Amino acid sequence: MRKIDLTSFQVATSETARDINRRIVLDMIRTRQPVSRADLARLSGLQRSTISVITEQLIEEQWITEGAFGYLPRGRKPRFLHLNVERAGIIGINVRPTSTMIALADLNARFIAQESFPTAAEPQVFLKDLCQRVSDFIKLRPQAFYEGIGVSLPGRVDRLSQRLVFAPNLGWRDVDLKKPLERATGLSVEIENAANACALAEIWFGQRTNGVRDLIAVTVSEGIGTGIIANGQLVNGSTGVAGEFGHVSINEDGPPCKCGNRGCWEVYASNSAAIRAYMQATASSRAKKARPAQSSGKPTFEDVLRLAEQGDDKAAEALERMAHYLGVGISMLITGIAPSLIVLVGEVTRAWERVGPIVNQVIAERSPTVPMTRIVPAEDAAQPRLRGTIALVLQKHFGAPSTA
Amino acid sequence: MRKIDLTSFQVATSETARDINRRIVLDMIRTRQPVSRADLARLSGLQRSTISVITEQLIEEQWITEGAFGYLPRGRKPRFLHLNVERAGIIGINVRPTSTMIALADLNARFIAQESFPTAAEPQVFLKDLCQRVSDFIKLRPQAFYEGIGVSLPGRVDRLSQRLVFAPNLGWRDVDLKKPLERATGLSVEIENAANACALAEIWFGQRTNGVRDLIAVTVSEGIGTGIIANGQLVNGSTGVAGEFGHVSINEDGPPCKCGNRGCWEVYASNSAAIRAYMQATASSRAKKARPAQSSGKPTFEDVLRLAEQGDDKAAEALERMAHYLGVGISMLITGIAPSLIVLVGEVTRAWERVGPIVNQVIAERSPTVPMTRIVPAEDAAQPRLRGTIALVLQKHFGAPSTA
DNA sequence: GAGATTTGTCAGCGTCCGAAACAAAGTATC
DNA sequence: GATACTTTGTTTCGGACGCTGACAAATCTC
Repeated sequence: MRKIDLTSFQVATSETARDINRRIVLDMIRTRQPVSRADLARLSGLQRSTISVITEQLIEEQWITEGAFGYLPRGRKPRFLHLNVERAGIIGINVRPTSTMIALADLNARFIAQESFPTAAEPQVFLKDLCQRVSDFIKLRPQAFYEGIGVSLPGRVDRLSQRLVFAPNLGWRDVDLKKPLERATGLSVEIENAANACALAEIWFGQRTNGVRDLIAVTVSEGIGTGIIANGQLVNGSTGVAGEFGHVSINEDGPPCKCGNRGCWEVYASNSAAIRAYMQATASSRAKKARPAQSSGKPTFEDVLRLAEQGDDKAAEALERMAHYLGVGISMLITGIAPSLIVLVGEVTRAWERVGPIVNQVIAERSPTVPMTRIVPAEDAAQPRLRGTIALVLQKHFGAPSTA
Repeated sequence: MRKIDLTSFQVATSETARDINRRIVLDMIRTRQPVSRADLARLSGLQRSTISVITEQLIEEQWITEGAFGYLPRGRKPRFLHLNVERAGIIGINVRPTSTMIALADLNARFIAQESFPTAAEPQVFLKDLCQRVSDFIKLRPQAFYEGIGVSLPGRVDRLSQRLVFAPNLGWRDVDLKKPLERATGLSVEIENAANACALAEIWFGQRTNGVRDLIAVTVSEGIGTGIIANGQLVNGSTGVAGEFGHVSINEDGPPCKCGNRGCWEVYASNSAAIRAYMQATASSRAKKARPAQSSGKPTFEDVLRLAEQGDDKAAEALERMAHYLGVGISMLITGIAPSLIVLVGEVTRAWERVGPIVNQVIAERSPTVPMTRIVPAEDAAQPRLRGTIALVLQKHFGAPSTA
C-alpha cells in the first residue's frame, strides 16, 4: 500500500506518476551503476518503454550518461548507464569549532576539491569570511555545473526557518547562514545539524544500509549528538530540534552540564569528558611526581588517544570510562528506539579495538531482550559530516533513501 | 516536494494519482464533515470535476453519503457529504491482563456495541475463548458490513510476522493471534502494541492533533509503554519492537526489573511502582498501629488513588513519587525526541490535578532549553487503546494522518 | 546464413488530472 | 415577475502517463 501522509498532504497531478518513477529510476542508477535499461525495467517492474522515456529525459538533462556496452552470452548487448560525473557541482560545508571545510563533490559524492580554514569566533565575522571563500571557491571552476550548497553545523538547526538556533560549542545563537550564503553565491542552501547529516550520509552512501530504514548516528566530539532516521526519514521534532539525546540525563545527581541540566549523557561520554577524567586522574598523582605534562594546560582528546596507545594507564582508564558511558547511552537508544543500526562518528572510533568491546559488553548487559541492533564505527576517512551535506542537496532531485 | 522512500519503493502506475487523491479526499471528508464538493475542491486544490468523479466513486462504494443541503447567501446550495455511518463495521479488541473488550465501531470510530470478558491466563485457552466470542459477536448483526478487526496488546508485537513476541504482564510469549482470528471470522486482522495503538488513536481522532506530525503516547499501567509517531508515521524499530522507553534505565544501580535490567523507568513510575511505594510506607507504620488495610493483601492502584483522594498522606506521597519519576522519564523523551505533543494514558490521569503540576515542574527543571512540547492527559472515556485498533483497520483505506 | 535471444524503441490504448464551458439552483435588483 | 449575478456541480476535451504488443537492432549458435 502506498503511504500518504495527510498532515502535509499533496495531491497528485497527471505528472506525479512520472515524478515518482523518475526519482526511483535515478536513485536506482545511483545505487546500482553501471546498469542497463533492461536491468532497470526488471528491478523496478516498469516497462522497458517507460524506462526508455525516463532515461532519455535524464540523459538530456545531463543527470546520467551512456557508457560502455555490457557482455551477454546471447542477444543484443546492453548499454550501461552511469551518473554523469562531469556534472560536478555540489558544495558541502562542514563547520566545526576549530576549522571549517569547504568541498566540491560530484553526483557520486566523491570529493574533487577541498579547502579548510579556521572558524572565526564571532558569527558575523565567520559569515563574511565564509561567503567570500565560497564565492572564490566557485570562481575557480567557472565551467562547472553547481547544484546547490549543503551545510552541516554542530548545533540545533530549525528546519522550518533554516536558521541555527544554538550551538553551545561555538557559543552562537540564532544565526542565519542560509540567506547570506544564497545572496553571495546565487545557489540554494540547505542547513542541517551535524548528527543528522551523518545519519543522512550513512543511509545515502553507507555500505551497511541495504534495506535499512531505521538507524541512529551518534557523533562524539566536544559534545554528543544523535541523528535519528525512522521509516527512512530524519526525525525532526516540533521545531527541528530533535535528536538531543546527548542532553538526556543519565544521573539525576550528576555534575551540571552547559545545557542547564545535570548528569547529561555527554557529560560522561564525550571527548571533553574523557579529557576531564584524564586530568583529574593525573592531577592527584602530579602532586607526587612532576609529570612530563602536555606542555602547559589542557591536553586534547588526540593526546589522550595517543597516550593510551603508548600505554599510559591513566589515559586508558579515561577512555574506558568513556566507553562504559557510551555503552550506557547507546543501550538507552536501543531499548527506546530499537534501530537496525547505530553508527558511531568521532575520533574515538580510532581506538575502537579498545573502546568497542566495552561498549558492546555494557549493551549486552543492559539490553538483554533486544539484541537486533548492529553497532558500527564510521570510517573517519569517509568524512560523514561532509558527505551528509551532499546528500542534503541531492535529496531534492533523487527520490532518495530518505527525504527530510 | 513529494517524499519517496526508496528502501521500500513502489513505482507509480496510471492509477496511482487517483489512488493518492482518493485517499486524500476520503480523509478530508472524515476530518471536515459535513463538507461539500466545492469545499473539497478548495481545500485540496483539485478541480471540482476531479472531486465529482472521486466522490461519485466513494458514494457508489458506500464509503460516504450525501446529506442535507447547506445554506449560502448567494448561489446554488451545496450538498453536504458525510462518512456513511450505516456502514458500521470495524471490530476492535483490547486485551488487558484482567479483562478483554470487544467493540464494534462505525467509520467515525463511534462505538455501537461493546462486550467484555475476563482474560484467561493461558494464551491458548484465551485464544479459543476469544475466537468463539468474536464469532458470536459478529453473528448478532448479520446484516452489518464488516471491514476488519484490530487488536491491541500489552506487549511487544512483531510488525512483520504480526505475532505477539512477549507480554510480560500476561506472561505470554510468541503467540499468533492473527491467523486463528482470521480463520474464525473470515476478516482481516491487524495486531498492534497498546502504546502504539494509543498514539494512532490520538493522531487519528484526537482534537489536539491538528497538523501535529510528531507525538508520543505514554501508557502507564502495570508497566510503561511508549508509542512514537514521527513524521506522521509510527516508529517501529528493526523488528517492530520499538518504543520500549519504559525499560530504559534511569538509575544504573536501581532495583532490578522483570526485563533483566536495573532501575528501568517503569520500576519507578508505573502503577505497580506506586503500589510498591505505598506498601513500603505503610509497612513501617503498620507495626505501630494496626491499620484498616484493604482487607488482606496488596492494594490496587485504584485503592491508592482513592486513598490519596481521601487525604491519606502515604498514598499521596506514593503518587507524588510516581509523578516525579513520570516527569523524569518524560523529560528524557522531550530532550531526546522533542515531539510536539505527549499524551499520557492510564488511571493516573484521573489524579491529574495532583500529578500534572509535579510532572510539569520536573520537566521544566530538566529541559530548560526545549519548551515546545505540550503534555496532556488522555480522556480515559475516549478509550484510546480501543480507538487505536479502529484506526489500525481504517488506515488501509484512508490515506490517513499516518500509516504504519 | 537462418534461427534464437535479448535489448531497446514505437504506436495505440485506457486512465488520470486540468481547463473551460455548461447546466443547475439559488439570490439580488429593478 | 423578469433579468442579472453568483455559486455549485457536471460534462467535454486535451495533455501526460504507463502498459501492451509489435518491431527493429544487435549478437550468438548451429
